[in-house]
Amino acid sequence: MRQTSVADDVTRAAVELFAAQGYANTSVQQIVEAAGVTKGAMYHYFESKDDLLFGIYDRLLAMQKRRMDDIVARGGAVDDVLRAVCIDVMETSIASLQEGTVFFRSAHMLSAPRQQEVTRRRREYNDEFAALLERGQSEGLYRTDIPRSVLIAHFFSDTHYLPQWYSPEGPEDATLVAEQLTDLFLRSIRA
Amino acid sequence: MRQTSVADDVTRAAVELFAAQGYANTSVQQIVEAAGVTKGAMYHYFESKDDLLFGIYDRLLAMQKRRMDDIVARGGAVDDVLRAVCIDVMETSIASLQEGTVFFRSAHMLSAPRQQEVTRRRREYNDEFAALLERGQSEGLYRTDIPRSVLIAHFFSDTHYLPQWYSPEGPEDATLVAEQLTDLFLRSIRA
DNA sequence: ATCGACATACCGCGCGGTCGGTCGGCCGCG
DNA sequence: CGCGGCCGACCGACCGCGCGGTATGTCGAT
Repeated sequence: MRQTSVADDVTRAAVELFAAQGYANTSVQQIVEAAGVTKGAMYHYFESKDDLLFGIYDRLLAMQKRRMDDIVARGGAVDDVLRAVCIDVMETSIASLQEGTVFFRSAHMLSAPRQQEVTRRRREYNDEFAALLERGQSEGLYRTDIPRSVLIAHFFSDTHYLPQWYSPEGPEDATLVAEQLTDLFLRSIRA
Repeated sequence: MRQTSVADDVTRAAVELFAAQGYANTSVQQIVEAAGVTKGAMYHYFESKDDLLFGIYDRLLAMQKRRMDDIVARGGAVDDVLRAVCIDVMETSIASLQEGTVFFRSAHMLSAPRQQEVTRRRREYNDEFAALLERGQSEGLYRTDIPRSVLIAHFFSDTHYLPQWYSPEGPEDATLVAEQLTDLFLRSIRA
């Protein structure tokens, strides 16, 4: 029993179609047909196609932020916290492959103000991660001979690339891959 | 003195515009205006907008393949060859930031047969890299406790992500960053 | 005379978005 | 309890625009 299944159904269909054929190649007509609703119903809940796309970004960003906040709030040794954060973001990236595909491919299709909003929230997320790294560096755990921005980019590159190669049907287990990628990252930044 | 500057001018303008606003958001009209030619001239050299996009892929793929072939052909110790390959692909990725942006963002806008062609050639490239890794593993240089496909994905993730964060106007030197990213990768895969 | 290299006006299509209308349920009132 | 009216949820035919692509013409070189 959903409150309004229409908005959810439409969003789900949109994620699938955007991931499969791209935002620009997907017509609103296709989306509403896939969701089993009409155009009128969709435009009752969303202001525009752009609005629909932004909703996908909003949900993903909110979830990731919340998860990182939770882990950091639990506290503990920097090394443990960082490891937990890395594994978690890898796992959730794997769990949201379609959303990830849309996220990294269609950002430039958003209206300018919404692009800025997305950028702003991604920067927040980035800064929280950077702070963690910095703490580790000041404790002498992580190397300082490479700019922190490069270390951060090196990490996020893996989460970005996941939708491009990881297949749920493939042989690799999600949790295992998350641990392996985290291990590769942490080993490379150790002092 | 170019043979036909028109095709080159159009391609250059297309790369810039596609990178800045995306393939779907860029009209043929915009491209020809930016290139200082007319639509008729463009359609004299290109069959379609899709053709134009594929040209970008074709050039980039051909260049990367050739460069890797050259380095591998020069021979030497596996470790040196792999390091040289990594640094070179990082450097050329930085030198082709705009092409890279288009490459990773607009693949799904190509017609189906051309997508397959791109996939095929990327796989060739991938396999050549994998062979190098495998040689290193059989010599005991690189770890084998993580699937090779994960190691490869971990490497290519950096080249994919570069257009998203690296700025030529930024403080980081291109060659230096290429070396740093290569160093991070090689350290993480060492046995 | 021929032909390649363009120029330009034009076309049809498919898109995102709209708008007048329908319908069911619920609330106040007598 | 019945009834009028109102409102939110939804329908679907329709619109205008901008797009990719084309057809016909021009012109200079060979």
